[in-house]
Amino acid sequence: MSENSQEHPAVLTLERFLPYRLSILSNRISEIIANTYRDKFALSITQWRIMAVLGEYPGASADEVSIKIQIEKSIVSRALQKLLERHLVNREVDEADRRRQNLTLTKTGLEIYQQVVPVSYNYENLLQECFSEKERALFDSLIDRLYDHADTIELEN
Amino acid sequence: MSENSQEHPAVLTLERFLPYRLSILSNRISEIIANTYRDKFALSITQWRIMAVLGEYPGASADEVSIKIQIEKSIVSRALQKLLERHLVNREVDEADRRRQNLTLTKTGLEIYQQVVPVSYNYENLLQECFSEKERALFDSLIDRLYDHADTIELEN
DNA sequence: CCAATATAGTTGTAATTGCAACTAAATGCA
DNA sequence: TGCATTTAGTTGCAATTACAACTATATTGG
Repeated sequence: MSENSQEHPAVLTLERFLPYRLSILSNRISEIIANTYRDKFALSITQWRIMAVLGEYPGASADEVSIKIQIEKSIVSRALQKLLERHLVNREVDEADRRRQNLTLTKTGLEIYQQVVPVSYNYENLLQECFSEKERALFDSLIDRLYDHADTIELEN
Repeated sequence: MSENSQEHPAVLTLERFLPYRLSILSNRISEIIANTYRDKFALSITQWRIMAVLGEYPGASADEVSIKIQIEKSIVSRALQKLLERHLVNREVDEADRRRQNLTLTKTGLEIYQQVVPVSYNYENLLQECFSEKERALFDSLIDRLYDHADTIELEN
């Protein structure tokens, strides 16, 4: 019996390594749609995600948006500045808590939002063409499970 | 029958949108292991990926590494500078093609590599604990399929 | 052979990011 | 009350990134 009964070889096959594969996949998928957002609507992914949250949750605060899309609040703050400059988003101080500013899409913002939404769904559908209905649901649930599980992991190698 | 028989509502549910979900998942998974690489080995993800390629393919060029890990060659160039400074990587001009520089891990680089590899595999195993054997294989193949399919998509909404 | 083109790699620079420090308002509690 | 702590949001700054321009070498086609 080998002294060295390690489970894995001493070489890492990057292209079979799950974190790497997910990263590459996600980058590719984001890049395609980011180009469309940029070219057609002059929006960055971050800007679009902010708008998407406001489409779902009108009146959200910058902090709530930041937590929702898991992007640093300073980055959200600066992306927001550009959306405000373009008058796609409106903000007003919450009178009940004057630290807080409630954000909503403006009329123009909402118009753009309503143009982007079908483009996004269309892209998602195109992507999922390579899956059957069952596979879509399965992939979805595996992603959810992995996501929740990753939260519980503490590395102390 | 409704006039408005659109497939999708005019609202995008971000947290159910596949590209977004993959992005969030990948970020979370990368972040956990990036912290370990940083804390224990003072390596960025990019630096580690370069080393991982050199562990698999000793003698690769910067360009080959860049293509392999899908990171801009200028970024690879600068990450490489730091690895060279730390003497984790060695490079020498290819005499057959003097534009090209062959990269290898140094003795120290290889030592670090051999420490990182089991940490990485351990993390991957921990991650996949939430899946059965079958699910792992399935998830893997769905990722592959989606990845290949995404390549063929051209958006012109 | 040589001019045009292509390839490997580096560098300049502007934009973006990440982190911490900061301001202002709100809350908790002695 | 009033002082310490928390929370929302912005800003300063160093590090990182993206893109293009650049150098040096190699290849190609007349």
